[in-house]
Amino acid sequence: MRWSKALIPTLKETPADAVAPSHQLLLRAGMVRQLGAGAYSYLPIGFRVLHKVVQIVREEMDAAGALELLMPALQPIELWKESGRYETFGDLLMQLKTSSAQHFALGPTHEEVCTDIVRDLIRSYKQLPVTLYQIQTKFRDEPRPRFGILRTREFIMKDAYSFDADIEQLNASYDAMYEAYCRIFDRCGIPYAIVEAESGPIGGDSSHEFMVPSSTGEDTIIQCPACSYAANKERAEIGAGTATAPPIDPAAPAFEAVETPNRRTIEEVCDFLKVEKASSAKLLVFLADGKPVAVLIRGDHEANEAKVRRAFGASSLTQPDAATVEKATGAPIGFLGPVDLKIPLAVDRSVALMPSVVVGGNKIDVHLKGVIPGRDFALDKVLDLRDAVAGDPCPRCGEKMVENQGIEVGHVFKLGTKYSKAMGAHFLDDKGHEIAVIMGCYGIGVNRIVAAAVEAGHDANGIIWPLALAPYHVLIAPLQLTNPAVMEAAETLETSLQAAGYDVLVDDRDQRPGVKFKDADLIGIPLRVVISERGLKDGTIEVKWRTDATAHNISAATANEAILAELETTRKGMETLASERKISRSASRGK
RNA sequence: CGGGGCGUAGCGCAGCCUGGCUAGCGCGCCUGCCUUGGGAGCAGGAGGUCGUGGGUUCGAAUCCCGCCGCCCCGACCA
Repeated sequence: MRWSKALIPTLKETPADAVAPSHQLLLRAGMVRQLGAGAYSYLPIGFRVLHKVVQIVREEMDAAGALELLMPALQPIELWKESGRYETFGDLLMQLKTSSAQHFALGPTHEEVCTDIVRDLIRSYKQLPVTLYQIQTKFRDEPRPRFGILRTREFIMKDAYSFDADIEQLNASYDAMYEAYCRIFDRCGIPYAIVEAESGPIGGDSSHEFMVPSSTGEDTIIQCPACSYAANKERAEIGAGTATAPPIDPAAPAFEAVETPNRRTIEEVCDFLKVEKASSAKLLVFLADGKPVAVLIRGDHEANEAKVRRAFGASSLTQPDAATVEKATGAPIGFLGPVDLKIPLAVDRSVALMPSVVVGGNKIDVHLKGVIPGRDFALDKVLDLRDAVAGDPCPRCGEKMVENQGIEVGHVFKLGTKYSKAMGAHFLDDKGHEIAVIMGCYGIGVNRIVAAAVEAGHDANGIIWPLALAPYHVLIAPLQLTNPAVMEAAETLETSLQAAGYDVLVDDRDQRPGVKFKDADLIGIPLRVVISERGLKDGTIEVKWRTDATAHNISAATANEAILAELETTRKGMETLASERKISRSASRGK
């Protein structure tokens, strides 16, 4: 491709609206343009990157035995009512009505459609297992699109659905997708961490997220620096630690009730009573399967609803309204406490370790000071009930864990029979019994990989694409367009690299060298080859990798072969890395 | 949805507070000269419903009200 014939509208200045590095650089490099909030056009070279991601995803999904199909984005709303997600998806579901008043949703994901296909077409265990996938535009009415192409209302997702006859088959399908995802991100050349994610009622290790570490990431991941434990904040368990509850001092005075007029939040109460937030505790009331229950969490901690739900063995956990809370506890929200509480109570471990604590008095405008856990309220049910934070002990090895931000680029999930039961997707087993098919779902955010690659690969001058995702592998920059020797050398090199299967961009613009160098760095082409009068006079051509600080000269006479050799070395290096990781993964599974 | 900010040429901005001549500047774009290894220089030029609707006024980019859009923080994100 000749730059003069391409559409690469690079920008010298950063558009004011862009804040995230990936957003700024993709705009400046002429890869994307914004149409509206959460809606972006991919300009030619941005689209080339997107397409490279799609290609890698497709190859690895095919290699994993998944079957590609294409389902409609336009879906009858009845399907969503059938699965029950018309309610649970809520406002996030993009809806529209046709002129004849038919009600549709624009698919945010395709469990329903895919299950519908399978309930019609799969009748026998002999047809299982099967994994179907598609690469398609999804729609979500995001309340707040942000960070350029990182969170948009319309985005491209690879979504796959596995259908299995039993748990063993499900586990095999899941493992195959997990492995395929590792291959995909390895081949894309982006850094990633695999973390345990909240898995819903199935529990266990049935959900993993693939995260690209980045300060612009919207997800928080908790990692152990010592062992391999990693989980997102919603999921992360907290180790029991070695600390034990202090013995109760028999001489300790009874707790004291204090007036705290209109102080409702932890912040207000602690300010008023001049105590640290970590010396207070908050009582939160939930409805576990409809019944009121309470948890006591340290003032500076956050309750984790999944942990609370499991603590009470409930399948659903909701937040009650203010009136229900008052009826259950006898006090308005803001003054709740564990002393003389009438509903079931679970206490977070960190509260149980406190020698004394400030809590609500279960009476309006009253808090209690000097309340002693185990004396003034029971410690029958002490559990891990809160979100993990940096410094908490690892559940595996006890080491202090750290917190990092990440961009979720992939998610694998064992669904079980949620959709197959709701929608009647059954098959007959070898004994003639009708059984609900067991499902898994697996998503990859294609646009997000592009954004994450830029977040992970850029410097002050612009984007640094991994070779596998770059819109062009090589940029050839002839500096003197009127010099026939320069142009001939550029064309010869272009032809030979293209013949070897590389994508080549020739900057044939009549621009000063500085302009070409700045643009080359900005759009992030991995290998830059400069051909100039000066160099040719010395018999050399200049080669510079985007990742290197400096260029090196090679002999013009053997430039084609030498450049091809450098490209091959880099490409093979990435392949070797990917296969080494694959080997180490299968080795660690064998353990 | 709550809080904050912004909307003037393709991009970045000034002008607005304190209303008044033809709405400016830099980058980019077009023409010419010149220059050619890290976003050159000179000269000439094109390009604007000042987001939008209303109001106040002799007069509105500027003041007032409504609406729309965009960005950031938060809430939300099976």
